[in-house]
Amino acid sequence: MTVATSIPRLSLHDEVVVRLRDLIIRGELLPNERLGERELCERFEISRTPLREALKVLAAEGLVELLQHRGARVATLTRADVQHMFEVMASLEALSGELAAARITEEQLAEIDGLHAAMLEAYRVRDLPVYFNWNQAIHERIIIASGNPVLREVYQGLSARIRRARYAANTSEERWAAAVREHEAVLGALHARDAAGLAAILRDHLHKKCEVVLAHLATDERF
Amino acid sequence: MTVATSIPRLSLHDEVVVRLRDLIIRGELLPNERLGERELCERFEISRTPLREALKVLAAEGLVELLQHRGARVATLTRADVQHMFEVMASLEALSGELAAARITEEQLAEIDGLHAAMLEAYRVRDLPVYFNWNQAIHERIIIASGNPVLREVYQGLSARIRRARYAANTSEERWAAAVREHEAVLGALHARDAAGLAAILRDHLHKKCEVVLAHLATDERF
DNA sequence: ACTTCGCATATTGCATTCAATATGCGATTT
DNA sequence: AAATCGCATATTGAATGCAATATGCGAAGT
Repeated sequence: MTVATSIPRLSLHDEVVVRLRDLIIRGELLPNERLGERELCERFEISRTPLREALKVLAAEGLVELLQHRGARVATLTRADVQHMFEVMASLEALSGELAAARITEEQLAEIDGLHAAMLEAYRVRDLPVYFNWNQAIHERIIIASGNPVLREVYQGLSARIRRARYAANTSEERWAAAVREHEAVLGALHARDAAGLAAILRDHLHKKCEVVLAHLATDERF
Repeated sequence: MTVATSIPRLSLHDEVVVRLRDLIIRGELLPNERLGERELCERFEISRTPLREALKVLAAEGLVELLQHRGARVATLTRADVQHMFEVMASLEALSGELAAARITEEQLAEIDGLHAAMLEAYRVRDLPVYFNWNQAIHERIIIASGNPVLREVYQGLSARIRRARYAANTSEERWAAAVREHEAVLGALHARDAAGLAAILRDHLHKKCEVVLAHLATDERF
């Protein structure tokens, strides 16, 4: 028997997919930024083959755009894209709420309560980046509690593509307060196992978020 | 000015993605079937590089599974997978119905009427493959009429992965008749621009379809 | 006879090489 | 002087070659 000192590590191209996706989601690679193969190969210290495979995957996920003989760029979002993605995500969130309210376990509920408390603390000290992360964590836990991995997968895919836009629009103090109140309602509905109520709250939550993001975006600017 | 004798044809890997996806969706490559690189390279008369890029993309789409050093296989679906995918698709269909009822144009409505008539004719002569195709075409038109390309994209992705299972379960004469009646209701709600009604009908339609597919599937068989 | 170990083979993962296309600069022409 | 054409260069697309890992068969041992 072999002792797996380093559990069968990801293949290089998978590794690169993860690292590149992270760079894009975290905003270190900006929208519309050119992704030269040479440059990225040096950065990751790999050859072009696994890099190119990774770029194809990220293109399939919608995070990068590939242009014939002109390389890859970080994908940008138009206003319409943002609207369409929120429209779909609102439905998916509603579904996740409906399912989670019915299926969530006490352990999962307790964990979310903990995350919520942490988020409130971040709000109290007005630490937006930390607040944002707890916020995302809560929504992810609700999706997990829905017990539907396909739902999670699809939601995460859209969420990753739009994350920058969501974060960038987190500005208004009063909207922030409203979002916190909405989160209180989410927790309430979860505890009450109110499927229909939670679905409605989450759907509404995302619709409002969409408006905020669009308002923050100049008419034909692209994210 | 150049006359595009052959419109800037797709790159090789994109071509291969399309052809391979088609082979899988149409069932010519069966679930769990091994996809040897050598074999596929000869089939498509290409080298391994674009083939491997294509396999990565299809794996990202969920149509194939990649195993470390053991090549690619056509992805299989468990009962749970089928349930989860239908759960998500039911929500997406409901959303598409809601939006389409509000946004559909007269032209689009007329086109769907035509497709519906063609589908009824296929039903009359009990031509299941043709019926199935018209059926899929109608749902696609409704999604298009929803005016949300992201919704379409996500739905198509799931639809492709589950298409084999849907088709394989198309057996019962009475269920077929019921499905036709449900489609009448869909058309009715569309003409009436009844957003909530159409959403409900489509959601229910998919829930029923899910039951049929699951019933058709032995306990731990995989698609 | 059955199980296990080890080697040969085949296949995949990655690097490198060759070919095709786009971009940018300079020369030439009007 | 401005615009256009053509060539040099750089970058991407595809193919081949080399290294690493898994699979399968056979031999040896219990």
